[in-house]
Amino acid sequence: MSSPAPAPSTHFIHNIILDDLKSGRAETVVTRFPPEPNGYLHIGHAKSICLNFGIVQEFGGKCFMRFDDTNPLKEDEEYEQSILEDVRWLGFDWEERLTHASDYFEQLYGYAEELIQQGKAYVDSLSAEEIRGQRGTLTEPGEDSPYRDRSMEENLTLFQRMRAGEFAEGEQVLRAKIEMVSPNLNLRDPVLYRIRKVSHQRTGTAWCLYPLYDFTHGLSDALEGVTHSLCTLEFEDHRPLYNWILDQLETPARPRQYEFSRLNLQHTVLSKRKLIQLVEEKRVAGWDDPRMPTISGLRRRGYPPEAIRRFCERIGISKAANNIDMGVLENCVREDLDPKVPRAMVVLRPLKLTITNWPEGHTEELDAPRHPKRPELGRRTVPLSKTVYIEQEDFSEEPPQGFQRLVPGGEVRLRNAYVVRCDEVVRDGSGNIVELRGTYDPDTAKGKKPEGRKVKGIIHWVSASRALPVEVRLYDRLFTAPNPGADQPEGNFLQDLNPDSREVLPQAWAEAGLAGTESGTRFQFERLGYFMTDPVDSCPEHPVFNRIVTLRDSWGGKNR
RNA sequence: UGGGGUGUAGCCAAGUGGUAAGGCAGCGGGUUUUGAUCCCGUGAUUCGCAGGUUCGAUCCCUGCCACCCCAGCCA
Repeated sequence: MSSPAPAPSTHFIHNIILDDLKSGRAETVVTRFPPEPNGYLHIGHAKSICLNFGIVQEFGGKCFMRFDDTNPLKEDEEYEQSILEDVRWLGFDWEERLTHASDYFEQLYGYAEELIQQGKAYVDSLSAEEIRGQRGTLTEPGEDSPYRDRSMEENLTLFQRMRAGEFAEGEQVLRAKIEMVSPNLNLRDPVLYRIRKVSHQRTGTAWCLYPLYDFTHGLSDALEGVTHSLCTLEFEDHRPLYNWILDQLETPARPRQYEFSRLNLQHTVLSKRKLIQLVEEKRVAGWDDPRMPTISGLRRRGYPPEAIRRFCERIGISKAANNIDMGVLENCVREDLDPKVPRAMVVLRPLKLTITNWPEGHTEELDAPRHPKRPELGRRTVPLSKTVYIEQEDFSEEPPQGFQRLVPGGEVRLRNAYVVRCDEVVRDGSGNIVELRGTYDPDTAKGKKPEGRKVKGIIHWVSASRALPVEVRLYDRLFTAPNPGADQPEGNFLQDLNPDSREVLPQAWAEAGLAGTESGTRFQFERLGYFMTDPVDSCPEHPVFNRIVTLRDSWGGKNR
């Protein structure tokens, strides 16, 4: 059902796992994909999903699908469903391993008490501002809180009272007791717990204090038996804290964190903040707008999951900053779809061509393959009659050098049909070309070459009498600049929005056989690109096609 | 000017004290009823820069440069 899987790459994380397995440091591989349920997944997440789930498939291990839901203020149940749908759609299965950090709140609380008992954590009664004021800066050390040396008993009592709801939000926090002078800011007595008197999407009102990421993550990993905790580079600074916490506590397993660089894709944006801005300011039609780099956007556009996996394989895993060309992703789509999808002829911008020597009222049913290289995909018939639509851009009165299409007096083959010659250009009162009139060579059926002439060009067409009206939506990159905002005042990425990223053609003409196309069906419209019926707006009675990607075009003279 | 990272071809990315994989793009050619696909060929005297060690350095050492991340009771 899917194209041959690309060879798994041997990046540094792969090698680490291989070594750990070989040396016996780990018996199996256990990973996790840990999104916060506060937004939609995008192609950058796909890189992490493919890494975490993929590496485990290779070594026969397990991957947990774990929601990092420690901040009830920002998170919402509705995001969980979309995230699960996206991961599933990408082709991965967490089986029974769907977990939440909130599943461990009770155990986490216990670990926190343990830390207090060891004198490694204390309750701080400073305000958030005061704590910030004492944290120091990148170049100056921080100072100790006046509450840093409270007794273990007092800390324990205070922490228990925090849990009991005796304090207001922000009144107390639990902090790790590490060192305020560390050059690593994450080690300057980081906050472990804060009070939030809000209901949590899963635990309801059971808690009024919630653990922070640094305290939660490593312990959740340990509780799940995660062996390799893979995250992006910005957490590298957190690794000493990750290790510190696990070093203090007795846990069922000892996971290790490894970091890799996040994906950057040219001509789009992948930061949550910017994506939200696009949606909220209605620069796009929503999270699943086909121009969005979100999984839901790509899915709606028509990208197959196999193509996204292929892409993730192709770009590799490393620690170097990267800036990948959209063309790499697009090419993965072409590679995946080319051998799979049936061909069809659709004319986007019609120009009428009347075949003067064609018998009036006659229609011929031409036989054509659904796929040029895969006969097992079957055949189709395409009707041809006296008037056909051809693509406006396939005709030129003043052709540029190398133009291989129709010109006045010139010949071209109608794909799957006959060779035609253009005899006459018909104009309206304002001089616009409204019709072409020409003749066909009856002796050129089934690919037969015309006598003594070379016809290089082949163009697609649709018989006017049986043409099916369809809506076609052409999508292009969302931003004109490779790094949106990079060259704009204040980095305003919206300035680089591509005004032509979406073009709707309410009435294009498709070959008759496309009538009744079900939602979610993909085709290659010959010479134009890959298309899929829009999952939301298309129906068999009124097909709406999204352009997934154009065909490669080695002829420079065309718009894409 | 603290700490943590990264720098190998246009874009990704392996690699090792022994003379620079692979992919994508590009370019040239072939096949072709899609200017598609497919096939063949093609690029680094050089691995951010400068020194040093060595018979030999992209790899080890020293210094420098550039870029990214960190001062949430976000993740």
